[in-house]
Amino acid sequence: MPKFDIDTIRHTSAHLMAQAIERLWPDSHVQFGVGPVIDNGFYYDIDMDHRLTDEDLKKIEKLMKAIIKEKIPVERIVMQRDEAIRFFQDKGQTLKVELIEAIPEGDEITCYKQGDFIDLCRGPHVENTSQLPMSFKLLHTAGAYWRGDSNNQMLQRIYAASFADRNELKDYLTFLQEAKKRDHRKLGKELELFHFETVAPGSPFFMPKGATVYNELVDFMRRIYHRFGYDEVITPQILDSDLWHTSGHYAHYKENMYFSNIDEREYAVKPMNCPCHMLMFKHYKYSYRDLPLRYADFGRLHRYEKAGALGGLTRVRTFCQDDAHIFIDIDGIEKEIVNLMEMFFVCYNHFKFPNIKVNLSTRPEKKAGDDATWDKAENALRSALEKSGHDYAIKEGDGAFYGPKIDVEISDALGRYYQLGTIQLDFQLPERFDLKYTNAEGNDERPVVIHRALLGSLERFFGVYLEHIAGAFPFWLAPEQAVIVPVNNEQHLEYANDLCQKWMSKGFRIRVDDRNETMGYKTRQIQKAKVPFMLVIGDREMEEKTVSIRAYGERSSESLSIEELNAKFDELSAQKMPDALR
RNA sequence: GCUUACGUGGCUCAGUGGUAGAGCACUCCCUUGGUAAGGGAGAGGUCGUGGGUUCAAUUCCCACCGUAAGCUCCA
Repeated sequence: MPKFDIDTIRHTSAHLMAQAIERLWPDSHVQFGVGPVIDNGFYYDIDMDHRLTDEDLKKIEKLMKAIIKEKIPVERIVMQRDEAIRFFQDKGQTLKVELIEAIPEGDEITCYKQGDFIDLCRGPHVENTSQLPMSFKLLHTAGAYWRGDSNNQMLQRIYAASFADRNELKDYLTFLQEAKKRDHRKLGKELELFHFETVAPGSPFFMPKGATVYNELVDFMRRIYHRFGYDEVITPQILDSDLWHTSGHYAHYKENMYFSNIDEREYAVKPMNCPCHMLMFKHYKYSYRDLPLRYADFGRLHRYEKAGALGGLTRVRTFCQDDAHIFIDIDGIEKEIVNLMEMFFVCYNHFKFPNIKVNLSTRPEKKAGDDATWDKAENALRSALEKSGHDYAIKEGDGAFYGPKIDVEISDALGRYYQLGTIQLDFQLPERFDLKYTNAEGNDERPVVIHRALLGSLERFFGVYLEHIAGAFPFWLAPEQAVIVPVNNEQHLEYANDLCQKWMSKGFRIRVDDRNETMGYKTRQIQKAKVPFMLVIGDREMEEKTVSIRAYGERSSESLSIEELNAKFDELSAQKMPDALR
């Protein structure tokens, strides 16, 4: 039996699905768009009168398997352009006709035929449907614009998982389930971290436990800032529209901003901190000796995101970034980027993300500023990346119109990638705000601005990280670090409270569970809340001056003296500072 | 914004054209219990909102709001 690569299998499977759909709904004006191979499977875009339901997916799946058993040969057919257009036109496949018209003159046009089904396709395919494995599963339907253009009609898309064998499919489905269990929205509710209310779409309410973690994250960034020479500033929330005209946000970003009219002036809620920092830089006269000047800002931002774009903490309408703007002279960029890359790795390594990808995005076609400046900036970024010694990919033409950028992506415990951090060079804002500093010769010079964020938005990071750790926070971040359980409230409560007070006064987040419940019950509650430690105190512990400690996820407990436990807490608590900076 | 689906007590969910149920959580009582649910009782919902159809709607239809998946968007 010939071996086919997985893409070939997925590709033919997509045709198989189309064939099944055509057979099942012959009178539904079925026509097909594109049906490409994707990670873990394939999809096909379909236009038809019938609205596909989940039950339909099962029917299609069943028929697909039947067609595999029919052992239909798959033939490759070369057509002339006119012939192909006429053929698909006759079949009412106007979408395919559009695709053929888009094929460059002179390119060979091929179709693949399996029994009663013919599809325009570059191939390759398997030779017979019997060579396809049964290890696929139609996952869900979704809408998708024809050719990805929102002005076009919307097609029905079926997503399918497809693998070479049953085990791979099973692993993938397990992965999906695991990911579902870790969904930050689910964990957020279960662990009482945050939730949403309909009165404020896309705006999380962080409960005390969530707020504790949130604030610890901010403090963590502050500790890093302290070491890397940043100064934190606090800036207004609502500013006159004039400012947004100056910054260019009014022209480019108005649709995403919240406005209010008061005293016959138009104000906007800030969607970004940058303009405020530009004003701050402008407010005093700075010298080249003051550069680089680094303003950090945890200001709350509001952006109106389209309703359909919202999702959990990953896309919200109110959020805060670990935002900073660096004012620098163009020759200082390289050194600063090296510095920034170190900061990134210090930060991400601390959260134990297994992989970090770095992308350099260069000038786009539509850009502001002259080529000489772009050359200088891109070279500085490239050379800084070389110096910091990390692999990076180049995304040609993917930069912002105002400057090149570096994006940093991390993968989580399940191997999913997220873009968190970003470093963006900006030649535009200094122009617009007419920023100047005095150079060594005593002349005015235009600084360059670097926008940068490591975690990105705190909200998004919170969500991604929560899924990464499946809700089990490390000691330094945990909203509750330990819960003390007295075996008997009559005899052990007072001692438990004493210990608790001592640890609380050292700043630990610890409490005594003195509810009138059994130990089994409390153990279950504490484990479900993923509290790092449960401390049990009974006769034995009181007598021996020890504590019975059980770590989250452990099956058993161990006995530690109070001194040992103090040392353990201190050590774990020290992890709030990254190893590299300790 | 678009397509589809969903919206029932704090949470997870069942159910029905004749105005509702479970488990957990909550309150009280009993139980003072050595590491993942001790026992009992009780309170709590005009079934997202507004219209429509109907003798009657939480259930059917429409609109709106919200949520989810995907598309588009993310200067």
